[in-house]
Amino acid sequence: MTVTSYVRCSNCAVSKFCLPHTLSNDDIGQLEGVVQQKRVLHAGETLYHTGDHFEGLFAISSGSFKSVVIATNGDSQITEFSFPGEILGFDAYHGKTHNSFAEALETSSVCFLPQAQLDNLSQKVPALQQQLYNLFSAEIQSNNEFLLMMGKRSAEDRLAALLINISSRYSQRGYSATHFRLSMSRTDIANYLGLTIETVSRLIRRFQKESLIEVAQRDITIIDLVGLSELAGTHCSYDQKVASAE
Amino acid sequence: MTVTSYVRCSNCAVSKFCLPHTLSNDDIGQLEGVVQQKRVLHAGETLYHTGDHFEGLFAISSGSFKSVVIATNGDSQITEFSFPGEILGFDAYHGKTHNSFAEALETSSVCFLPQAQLDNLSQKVPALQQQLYNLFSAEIQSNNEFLLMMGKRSAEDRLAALLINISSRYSQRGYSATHFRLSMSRTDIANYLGLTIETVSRLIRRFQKESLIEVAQRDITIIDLVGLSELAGTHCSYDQKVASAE
DNA sequence: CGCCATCTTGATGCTATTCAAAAAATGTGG
DNA sequence: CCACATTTTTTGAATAGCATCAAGATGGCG
Repeated sequence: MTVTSYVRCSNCAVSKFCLPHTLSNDDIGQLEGVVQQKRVLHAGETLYHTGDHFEGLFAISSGSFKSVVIATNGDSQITEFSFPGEILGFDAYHGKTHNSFAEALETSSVCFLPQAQLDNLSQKVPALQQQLYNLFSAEIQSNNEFLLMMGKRSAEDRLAALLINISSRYSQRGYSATHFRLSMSRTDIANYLGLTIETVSRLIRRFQKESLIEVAQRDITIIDLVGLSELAGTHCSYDQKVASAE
Repeated sequence: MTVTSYVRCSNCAVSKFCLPHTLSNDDIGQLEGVVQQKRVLHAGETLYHTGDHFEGLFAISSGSFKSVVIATNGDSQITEFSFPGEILGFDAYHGKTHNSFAEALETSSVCFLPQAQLDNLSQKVPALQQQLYNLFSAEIQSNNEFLLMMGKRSAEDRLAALLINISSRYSQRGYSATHFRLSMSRTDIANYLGLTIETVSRLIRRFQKESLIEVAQRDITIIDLVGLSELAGTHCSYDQKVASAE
């Protein structure tokens, strides 16, 4: 765990997807006084555990994470994958206990926003308060969309939707929409989609046979973005999460 | 639609499950100045529609609601059932657009909390601000729990979990935990659980055969609360939504 | 190079869906 | 209040989709 004392949102590559997005330069300056540290985690390391008391929010500056809830019987469910600019920790905001844990999928870095100071600042900076509320409701909305998928769509639709989702999030961040490397394992994908690893493997194969994608391990090349989007169905909703956070 | 000008949280039967829960008498007095009207809806009437601009939160004072998201292809998914004391509208908090609609399942009444005034007051009353944050993260947590169920549990487990959930929410409100009338149709139950109506019907029948419950249309009597809870598995989590909102 | 974890592939079975129809409950007008 | 129409719920039979079980292949890594 590496700690860097100074964080400059204004220089950060992902600031336009992150908390500062809607803030004035002045406000960003104030926010920089709150963002305390930059922490580096390697694949498999956790940012917080289930049951941990909430201390503050984490903004992902690089890498990716999975958020996981665990049932009393030991079952686990990945509730979301998170990418640079996105915020982790809302499930326990303000004096609550995390009911999920967040684990790095690859080497990743995060900024820490201690609750007390964030609260303090958001009371003084309405745009920040607003932005926090926006992120909260965006989280609830994206959760609603996901529930729709889990309740109503087939295995095929779900995998297509995930690929389109990841593609659009990468592309928003300036990376290729059609070629990327998955940071999560097949097991993670299966868990997230409520499927088995075998089903995911077979579906990937099928997509490849149907010339929708090209696959080499975790390297994905989307060949037929339109075809895949049609399978996904709800493809437009994916842009909402980030777009709506403005 | 009936409108009553004055709302007194202090007299309200469900205030201890609602926003005022953690507030001092003084703070409740201030909140009463914000709660503008009491609106009555009949079964099938909607509180807000998908796409409506957010105007404020609704606190349910009696009856029950379903919240529904709609896919571009017309599919719909009920994301939650809501009971007296619970708050509707968080999906669009602060200048966003509802991505779901809320529909009364029976004759119900709600209090309206206009955004501007709620904001204003929550800036002055830290306990209210805190309570709002708590409700937000409780919503996210309960969503996480629900995802776990949708992703990992069988049809049988899901129905048992729903019955236990409803039972515990009724019992918290002073009603019987073992005998109640479902306000939602079989179709709603099936939609919520990501199943078909036929499957739900068959499961209800099976539960009856196994002497877990007694059913007469929408009247449910839980005979073996322990057995049903064991099927539900995650039964303890149901208390969290309300309990954690303190 | 060889071990271990991850991923793929095949055969089989079960769960829940789909299609179809009847039964029960609810609503409606005379 | 009853006969009829409509909606909701139940039940049955057949099917499909995904899971489970069981090997086997591949790639990463010491």
